[in-house]
Amino acid sequence: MQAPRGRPRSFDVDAAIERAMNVFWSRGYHATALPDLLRATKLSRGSLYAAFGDKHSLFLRALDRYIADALTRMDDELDPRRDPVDGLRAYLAGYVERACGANGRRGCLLVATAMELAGQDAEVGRRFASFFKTMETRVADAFSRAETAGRLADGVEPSSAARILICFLWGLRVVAKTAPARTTSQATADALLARFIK
Amino acid sequence: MQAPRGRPRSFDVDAAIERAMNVFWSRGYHATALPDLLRATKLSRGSLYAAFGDKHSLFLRALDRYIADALTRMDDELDPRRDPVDGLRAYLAGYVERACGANGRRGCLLVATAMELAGQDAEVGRRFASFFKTMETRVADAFSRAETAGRLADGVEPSSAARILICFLWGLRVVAKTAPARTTSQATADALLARFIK
DNA sequence: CGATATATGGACCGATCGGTCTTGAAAGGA
DNA sequence: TCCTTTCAAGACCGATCGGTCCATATATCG
Repeated sequence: MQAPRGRPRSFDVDAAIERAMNVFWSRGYHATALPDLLRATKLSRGSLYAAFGDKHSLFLRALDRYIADALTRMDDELDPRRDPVDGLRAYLAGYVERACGANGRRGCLLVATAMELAGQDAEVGRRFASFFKTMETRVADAFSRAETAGRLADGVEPSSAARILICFLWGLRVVAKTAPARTTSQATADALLARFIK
Repeated sequence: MQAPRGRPRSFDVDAAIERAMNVFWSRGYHATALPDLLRATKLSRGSLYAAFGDKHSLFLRALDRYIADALTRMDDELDPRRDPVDGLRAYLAGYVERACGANGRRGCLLVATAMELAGQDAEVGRRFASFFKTMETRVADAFSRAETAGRLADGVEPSSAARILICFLWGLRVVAKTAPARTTSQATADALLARFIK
């Protein structure tokens, strides 16, 4: 792998994707126009199209970035080497943090994209389904470990509890659009977990 | 109130709103173009603008219709004269029905609109917040009645249970985009309710 | 120094956007 | 019959859409 011959790329591709991600995140796919992306990435039209192909491809890159960030957080919080209950608590706390006040108002790129495009756009649908499945197995694993540690309340089945928790978390992201108080969301999340953990 | 002088209106306004609602429901606000609405309502451009003003106004009428339908269902299922636990079960069953297979894929106009517009469009934000509040008080009422009937599990607080259930239900509408099996969604909903009811 | 490759900025493209307006037919009341 | 109103069909509007292209400057190579 030797250096290419001409002038080297002078902008940071990852940074551009992140800036684009923030625009899509705030406005949604259809409502984001090219000038918005150019302003945010500080790229010229030519450079953006040369680097990313078209709006849809750039969007997928941005979505993948968002998903990767979410997976990283999840793998950290639900790390098998951590105490599973602590992990679940940390996982919930992250969602609460993102689901109140201004953070909440901003919404969730994944939920917004799922509602806006998942039905019509196969690439998006595939990504959403895949992330959902990963999330389900990770949370179910955590509940399983909690069960073997004897921390689950009577009659709680790990995979069922995981499905419930996941629906709850997606729902938090929807409710977040009303910018609820942090204490309310936190108390609600705590109350739910308390029905599963002893 | 005497009859107007000219040719009477020859199309059904409510039916047109309903058809428009279905288009917005399937495609979202921004992705719905005028020709889509004209085809669905079978109206000419002139008639549509004369009757509804503009796209945004028509959208709000459609959204209001969607909300009214949801409120009607809710008032029926959570009717105070019904057994509260039966009511909650029926309420959940309705969501399960709408959150699986093709019904699920179609999504929820309210959730989609909240994610797409609630942050930027005050009219939409107001409607969403209002519906959310109504939903919360109605479900909390049902849990309260269940409590006085001695049907709540130990340590369950009605208003907290209501907030949990509502997040769960919004989340169901998101997860529904992966078109899950009906039995799965039903079992999950049953399992959640089982944590609250004895 | 050339050759090569990437950058910018903006002109330019056809298509489509939401919205207005005109025309002429049709359907009611006076 | 005449007046009024509504209808459908579609021409038309300026603005904006996503996307291409070009001229020019610049940076790094052999």
